[in-house]
Amino acid sequence: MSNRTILHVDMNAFFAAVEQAANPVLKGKPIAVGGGIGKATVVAACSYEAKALGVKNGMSAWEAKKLCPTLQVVIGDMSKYIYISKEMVEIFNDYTDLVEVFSIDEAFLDVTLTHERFGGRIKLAVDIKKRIFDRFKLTCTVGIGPNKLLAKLAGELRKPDGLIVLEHEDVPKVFGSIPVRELCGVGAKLEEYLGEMGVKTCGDLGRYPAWKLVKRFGPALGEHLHNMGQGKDNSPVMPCYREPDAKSMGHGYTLPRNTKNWDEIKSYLLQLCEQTGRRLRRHGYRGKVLSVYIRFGDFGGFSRQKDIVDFIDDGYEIYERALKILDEMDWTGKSVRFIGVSLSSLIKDIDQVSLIEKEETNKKVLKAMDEINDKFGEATVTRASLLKTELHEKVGMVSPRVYKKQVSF
DNA sequence: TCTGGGGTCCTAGGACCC
DNA sequence: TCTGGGGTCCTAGGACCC
Repeated sequence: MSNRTILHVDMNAFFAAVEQAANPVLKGKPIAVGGGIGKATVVAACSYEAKALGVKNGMSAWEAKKLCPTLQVVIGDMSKYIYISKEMVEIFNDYTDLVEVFSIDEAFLDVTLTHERFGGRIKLAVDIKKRIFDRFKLTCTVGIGPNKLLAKLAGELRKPDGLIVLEHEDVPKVFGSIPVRELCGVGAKLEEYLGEMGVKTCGDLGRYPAWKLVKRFGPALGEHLHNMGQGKDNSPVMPCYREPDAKSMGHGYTLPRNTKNWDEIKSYLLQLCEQTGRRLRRHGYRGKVLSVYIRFGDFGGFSRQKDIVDFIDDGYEIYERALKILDEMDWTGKSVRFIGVSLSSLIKDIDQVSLIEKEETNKKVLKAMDEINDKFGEATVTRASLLKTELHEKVGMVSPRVYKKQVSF
């Protein structure tokens, strides 16, 4: 684990930059990329020009607009971003096969064994930046370090369009000026708690007694925080082909308006269950622990989970079980804002019979496609998956996991 | 401040068993 | 009957990530 060379590549204002590259009119202007039409659109990404005016990712569109009246809100196109992201991963793969797709616009590369071949780590990083820029007119920041933690932190120090190395030796110098919030794993709450303990910077964290952290946050988190404060991290770069199987799968939906109407609630629930079932089947999973989430208009809510003994992937079956769970609950008079369903304790189906069937069907389809194309010309018929990448039309904060599934197959 | 959807991991408390 | 301690499993909820 010692002396690794890790790169963290982070696309700058990714969605916004893609839009600006595609449309010259938007260049140099404050823009925000959102999804959906009408109600509560959130800013999924904003350009640096917008950032300079106080716009932040996650803001609601109208809030951002109020802050910055000249802001142009662009409706994002997920399939475009996914396409570019996949192409970038292809570029990364030229330098190492240890590429971890961390999210749609971030990746870790372990180039320990390969960077010499490309003239060293700096040259390699410059090369990647250049290829991405030449191809897409997009800039990225590359952080280089002995582990993922320092590589990612390094990148945070030089945005946009940066290239920076952070070594273990730099930790005492640099950590004093990096707020703990920058650490991956320290969110709003932890920042607050740590602040109360007088820990504001990574440097503070590094000096804080480990046992106190363990006492306050428990063994796992306490230990982890301590290690981060020291700049230590031995987690491996995890390429998708080595990734563990999914642990849970589900869907949730915020209703367009709060409702007490039971029929309406049930119909949303059914849709969510069907969606979940379809996704389970598509990935060959079945699950046996069912969770249902309800959030009320007043932000309260509850979750219930149940071990349902047999493994299921049928949407309607999920629905019936979910209904049963809800029936056992008493929440009279509350109006519902959010409904969620999820299955965990998943097993992967290795159903040989259906695999063979699929293969046979596939062959037939391919044969038919070939015949049609022979007759009427190339690409008269093609796979639907080539026409349109399926993913929710809405542009949101895209789940790295969901996205990763798209990239890896 | 709670705008939104998909996940993961962790913890505390309770039940249960020996 | 609560006397003691340890282990495991389950559940609900919180925090975090992008």
